[in-house]
Amino acid sequence: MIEKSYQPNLFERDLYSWWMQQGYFTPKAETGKPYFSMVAPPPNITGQLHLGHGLDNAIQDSLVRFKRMQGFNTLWLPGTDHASIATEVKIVEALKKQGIDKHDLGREGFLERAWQWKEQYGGRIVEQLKSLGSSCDWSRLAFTMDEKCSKAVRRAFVSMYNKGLIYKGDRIINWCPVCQTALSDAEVEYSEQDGFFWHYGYSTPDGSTTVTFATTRPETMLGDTAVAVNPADERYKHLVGKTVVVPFVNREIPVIADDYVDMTFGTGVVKITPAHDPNDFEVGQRHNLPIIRVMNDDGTMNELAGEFAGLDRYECRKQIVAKLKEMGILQKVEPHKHNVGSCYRCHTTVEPIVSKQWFVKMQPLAEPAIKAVRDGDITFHPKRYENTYFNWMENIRDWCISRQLWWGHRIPVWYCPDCGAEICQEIDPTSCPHCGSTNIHQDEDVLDTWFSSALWPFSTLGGVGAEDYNAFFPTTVLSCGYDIIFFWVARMIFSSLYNTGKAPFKDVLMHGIVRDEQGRKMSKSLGNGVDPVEFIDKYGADTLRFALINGVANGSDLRFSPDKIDGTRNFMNKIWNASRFVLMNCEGKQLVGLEQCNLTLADKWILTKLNATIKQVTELMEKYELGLACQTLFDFVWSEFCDWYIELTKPILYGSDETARIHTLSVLVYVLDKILKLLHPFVPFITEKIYQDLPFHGESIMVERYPTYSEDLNFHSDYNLVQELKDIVTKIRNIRSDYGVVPSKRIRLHMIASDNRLQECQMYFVKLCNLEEVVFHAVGEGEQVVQAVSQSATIQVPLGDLVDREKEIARITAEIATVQSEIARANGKLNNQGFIAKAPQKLVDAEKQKLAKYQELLAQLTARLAELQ
RNA sequence: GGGGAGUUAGCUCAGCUGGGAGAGCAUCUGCCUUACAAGCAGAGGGUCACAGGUUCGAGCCCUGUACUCCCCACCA
Repeated sequence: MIEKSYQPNLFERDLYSWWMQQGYFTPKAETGKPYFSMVAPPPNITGQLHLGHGLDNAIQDSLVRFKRMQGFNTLWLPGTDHASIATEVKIVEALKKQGIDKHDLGREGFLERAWQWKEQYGGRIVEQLKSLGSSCDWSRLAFTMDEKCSKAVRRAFVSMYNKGLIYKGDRIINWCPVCQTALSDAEVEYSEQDGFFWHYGYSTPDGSTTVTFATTRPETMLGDTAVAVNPADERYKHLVGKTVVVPFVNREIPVIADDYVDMTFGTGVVKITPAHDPNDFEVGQRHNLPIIRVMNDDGTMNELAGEFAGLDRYECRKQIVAKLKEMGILQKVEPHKHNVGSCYRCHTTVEPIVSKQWFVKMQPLAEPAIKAVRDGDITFHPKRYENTYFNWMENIRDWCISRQLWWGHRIPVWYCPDCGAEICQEIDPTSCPHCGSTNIHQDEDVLDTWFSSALWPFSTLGGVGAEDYNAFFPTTVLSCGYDIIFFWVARMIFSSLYNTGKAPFKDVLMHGIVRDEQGRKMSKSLGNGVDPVEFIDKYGADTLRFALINGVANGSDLRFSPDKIDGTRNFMNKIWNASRFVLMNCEGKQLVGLEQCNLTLADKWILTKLNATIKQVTELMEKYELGLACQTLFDFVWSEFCDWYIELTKPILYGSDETARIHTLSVLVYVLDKILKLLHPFVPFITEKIYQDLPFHGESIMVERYPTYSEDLNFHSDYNLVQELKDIVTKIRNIRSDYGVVPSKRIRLHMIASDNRLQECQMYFVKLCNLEEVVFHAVGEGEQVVQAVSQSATIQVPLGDLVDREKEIARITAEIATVQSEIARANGKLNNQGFIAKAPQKLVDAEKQKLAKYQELLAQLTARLAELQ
C-alpha cells in the first residue's frame, strides 16, 4: 500500500541506484543503428549551482528518456570543464601548496591530478545530476582535461597551426590585471559607468599653439605617440606635420591626419596611445607610430611612466590629474558616462594592452559555419537565434586563444633559442629538429578553455574514427541556454566543421535564463540563487523538473515562483493519488486485456481522448516543444482523467456487477499505464515507482515503449455523447449551485432526450449530480421546475418551494441573450458573401450547424420563458 | 549605431500553418462526497499596448508609434 500523499525523497535514491545497477545509463556503441546523442554543456563545478543548471539537465534528461522509449540508442554524455576549476581560488591555492606551478601543466602525472581534482570538486554537479534522476552515462563522464580531449586539442592546434589558421602576434587584447591573463572579446562584459572627461592639451615645442582634446583615461598619455586630427578639418590643417610635446615624459610627438577622427566629436582632436587602445593601435599601424607600453601586467605603471612608475593605474590617474591642474594645463573636467569592460570572471576593469598573443584566424572558419546553418544542416530552436548567430559570425574578429592562467592545455609550441626555430607538434619534442639543441622550452601560455570545449562533440567521443565517434557522431541535439551561443555553440560548429568535416549536431535547442520572482537574474551577489540540490531535498526532483519545463516556451526566460512550485507539487500529488485510487481498487482482482473488455461509454471516451493526447504529445516532443507537451499532459491527467473519467468509473466500481468492475479496472489500469509512460520523461521517479506497483508491468518503465497512436481506439460517436453528458452534468450542477441546493441533498431529475443513448447514462447522472433518479419524460402539469436545454436534451429539475419564478425568468432571459448573440455572430458570418465564397467549405458547414443548433435552443428557451410568464 | 524579444485576466505566462480569447495562481460562493482539503463543485474577471493596412475573417500577417527588456558594436 502506498502512502496517502506524495512524499518527496522516500524512494528516489533507491530507484536511481537500481537504474544504475541495471545498466540503463550505459548504451553500447552500435554503428548504423538509429541513435540519439547529446553532449551536455560543461557546468561550473565548484561555483554555486543554480536552477539554470537544473533546467538544462531537466530538459536534456527528458529528451533522452523520451527518445530511449521510442527505441533509439541514446547517449547522453555529461561533462565538466577545466576552466571552472582553474578559476576557483581554493584550488589554485591548493595547487600552489602542493608545489605545482603552471609550468608543470601538461607534464607527466598532471592528468591524474586533474582527475583527482575533478573527483573532489566535481561532486556537486554529479550530486545534482543524480538527484535529478539524470540518465547520463557516467562511464563516459568527460572532462576537458582528460586524455582523449587533450589529444584532440593538440591535434587541432597543430593542424590549424600548420595551415596558418593559428598565428602569434602583437595586438591589443583585453587584459585582466587580477587574473593576469588575456581575455577574448567574448569574455569581456561591458557596463555603463560614471567617469569623467578631462580636457587638456599639448603645446608645440615653441609654446605658440596648443591642441586641446578630451580623454577618459589620462594616465595613458604617458604612452602617447601622436595627436590625430581629421584630414578634412580646416581648423587643424596647418598643424598637421608639426609636433607637440607630452608633459611629464617630455616626448615630442607628431600631429597626424587620419580619417578615424570624428571632426564633430569634442574638439576634433584625439591623442593616440597605440599600446593601450585598440583604435589607436590601428592608427599607429597606419602611420608607423612607435608603441610605448606604460603599464605592467598587474595594472601598475612601469618604468616608461617616468615619475609615475610603480603606481597603480588609478592612483597614477589621480596624480596626473592633480599635477595637470597644478600646472594650469587642465582646462575642464566634465562628468561622462561611458562603457567600461570588465572581466567576466572577477569583474575587474579590463585594460586594453598591446601584447604578444596567439590568435585563431576566423574568416576561413566562419564561412562554412555560416553556411551549415543557412543550408539547414543545423537548425536552431527557436529559429530566431539563428539571427544572433549570423550576426556574430559575420562580424567576427580573430579569436585570442592564449591565456596566462594557472592551468589548462598548454600551447604545444616550443622555441629553440639556439637556432631561433619555432616547433609546433603533437608529441613533446626532446630536442630541436633543426639544430639538435636540447635547450628548447615550451610556450608558457595555456589555451582558452573554450578552445577545448569547442572540440567536445567529437573529442569526448574519442575523436575521429573512434568507436563512439562512429556510433554517435554527429550528435543529434545540443541543448543549452542562449547565453552561451557565442562562447560555445558557435565555436563547436566551426571547430567540428574544421576538424571532422561535419556539423557537430543537427538541432540546437535553446532555453532561457531562470529568474527569480521579481524577474532578476539569479546571482551570487544578490543571494537569490536557488540551489537545485537543496530544492530537491525539499520538494523532490520530479516537482523541480516539471516546474521548470511545464508551459515554458523555448528560448524565453522563466520566473521561478513559489506559486508555480506549489502548483507542480500538487500535480505530483494528484498523479500519486489517482494512481492510488486505481491500485487500491485493483487489489486482489484478476484483470484482463483491453481486447476482452466490454467497453463502456466512458471507457471509449477516455480511450479516444488518450489517443489524441498521445498523438499531440508525441508531435510536440518531436518538435522539442517540451513546455507544451507538459501542459497537454497536465490537462489530460487532471482535467480529463481525474476530474471526469475516474468519477465516471465509480458507479461501476462501487456497483454489484463483478464482470463490469473487472473490465472497468482493466481500462483504468490500461490508461494509467499509458499516462505513466507519457509522463515518464518529465517525471521519472514517481512514474517508475507507481509503474512497479501496476498489476502488469515490465522490468522498468524507463525501458518500456512510448505509447503510440492507434486508429482502432478512436470511438468518435461515443466520445461526442460523453461530451454531451459532461455538458448536461455541468448544467445540472449550475442549477444546484444557483439555487443553493445543499450538496448532500439528492434530487429528482427529468430529462427529455432526443438522443436515446442518454438513457444509458442514468447511473452517471445519478452519481455525478447526486440525484435520486432520472426520469426520462417531462414533469407533470403544474410542477415547479428549473429548466435547462442542451444540444440533445431538455432537463427539468423540480425544486418545489425552492423555485423562484422571478429568478428563473432572469436566468432564462440571460441565457436567451447569450444564445441570441451566438445566432447573431453565426448569421453575420453566413450572410457575408465573402465568407461563403472564400472560406473553406468545412468551416461554412460547421457554422451552419451551429446556427441550426442555437436556433433550436432559442426556440425552446423562448417557449420556456413564455410558459413562466 | 546594428540585431533580437516583449506588451494577452489582479499576478506569472501559454496560444502550432490567420477561422468562436486559455491555464496556473489570486478573488468570490458552496462542500471534509469512501484517491486526493496539496482536494471537489460552481462563479466573476480581457478594446489581446496604440494607430493604420492586407483579408470574407487578425491576438497571430504588413507598416508605423509608444513603452520595457536582452545581445552585439562603439563614443577618443
